[in-house]
Amino acid sequence: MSAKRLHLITTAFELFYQKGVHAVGINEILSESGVAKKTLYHHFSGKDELVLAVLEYRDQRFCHWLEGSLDAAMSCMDKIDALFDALDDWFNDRVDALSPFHGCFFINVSGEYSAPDHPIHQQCTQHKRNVAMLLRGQFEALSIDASLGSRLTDDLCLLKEGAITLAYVQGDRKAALKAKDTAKRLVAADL
Amino acid sequence: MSAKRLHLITTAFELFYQKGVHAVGINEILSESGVAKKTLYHHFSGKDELVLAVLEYRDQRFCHWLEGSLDAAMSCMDKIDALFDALDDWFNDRVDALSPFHGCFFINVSGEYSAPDHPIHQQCTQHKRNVAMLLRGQFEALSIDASLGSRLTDDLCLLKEGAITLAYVQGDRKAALKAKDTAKRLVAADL
DNA sequence: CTGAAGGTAGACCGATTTGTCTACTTTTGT
DNA sequence: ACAAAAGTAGACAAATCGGTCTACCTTCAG
Repeated sequence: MSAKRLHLITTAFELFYQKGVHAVGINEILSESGVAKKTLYHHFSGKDELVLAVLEYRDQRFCHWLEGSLDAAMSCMDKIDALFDALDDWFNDRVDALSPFHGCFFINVSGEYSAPDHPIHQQCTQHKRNVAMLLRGQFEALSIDASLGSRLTDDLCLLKEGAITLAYVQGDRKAALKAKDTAKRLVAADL
Repeated sequence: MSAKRLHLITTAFELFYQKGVHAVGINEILSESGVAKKTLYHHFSGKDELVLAVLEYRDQRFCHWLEGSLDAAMSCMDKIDALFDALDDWFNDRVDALSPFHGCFFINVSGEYSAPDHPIHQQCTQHKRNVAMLLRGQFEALSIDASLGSRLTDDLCLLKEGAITLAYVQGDRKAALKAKDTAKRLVAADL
């Protein structure tokens, strides 16, 4: 991966995440990154391809961070604690690797590309699937009953998405901790 | 309210909801609605003010529909059923008053105006507060214990936002029914 | 040494952006 | 009846949009 290419992606991500994809022009990305226009169009066929590359970059960063936050937890309850504590860190800008919180990048981008068959929307869908699979894998590693692991994953995904929206749209910085409480009451019945 | 003004708002809403705010130009709204440009700028000082009016319009429509969906339910469990059945109708385009489902308009718009102090973002925040208050009022009308009603409202809002995101970004049309199941397991412990 | 690949600066293109303006017509309340 | 308000069509402006292109420079492997 060329250094310029990566620099374009990281610069574009910061701008897209802060202002939205359609609100950021190619020229703004270029002047901010100091890269020449020809170079951008050398690496990407157009803006859409750049957006796709940015989504992939964010997906990898996010999943890597999340996995690192969950790996140490060795019980079901510990995983739940770790998940919502990680979200709490994210919402309150205590995670350097994720940039200041402006909601979920993939939810935001989806809102600008609503057609479900658009490649950009599909890449957002894929990210959510990746996160769900990551969570599912965490429970599998604990040798938890498969059907319980599935239900747990579904429930936690639901609560996670809810917490993200409350944190971002409502501006509720404690959303992750509230969701943790809800999750614990929920699994208390299950376990 | 002038007929032209209302026509501009409804046309703008459909376009914004489908394509996103920044992706829709003033000219597109004008040609789609058949209204003259001077008329638009007679009613609104600029695009932002139109966006605010559209948000207000959608908030009223949405809350009116939701309230109508919940009023008949006369028990706590019935309210929960009614809420997620209503969401299921929305996600699967069985609600004429709401236009075909493209996620939550307020979440989508928030993604394009991330600064929390921007009037447009604040209006999105206000909508979420309105919905929460509406739900809270539904439980108050049942003379349910205040602290229980509060917790129930918080939990349901969390699950509702999660369901909306799963339905939209993941394309999971059954998200509302899954969330209903989760909600029932959650309150089974509480009640 | 040489040539290909990657990069630079920026002029340029047509289309589109929000917003202003003139000149005129229709609607409406008193 | 009449004046004010609301509406019309559309030219126009300055800025910006995504994208193309020329001409040149730098880096580095064979």
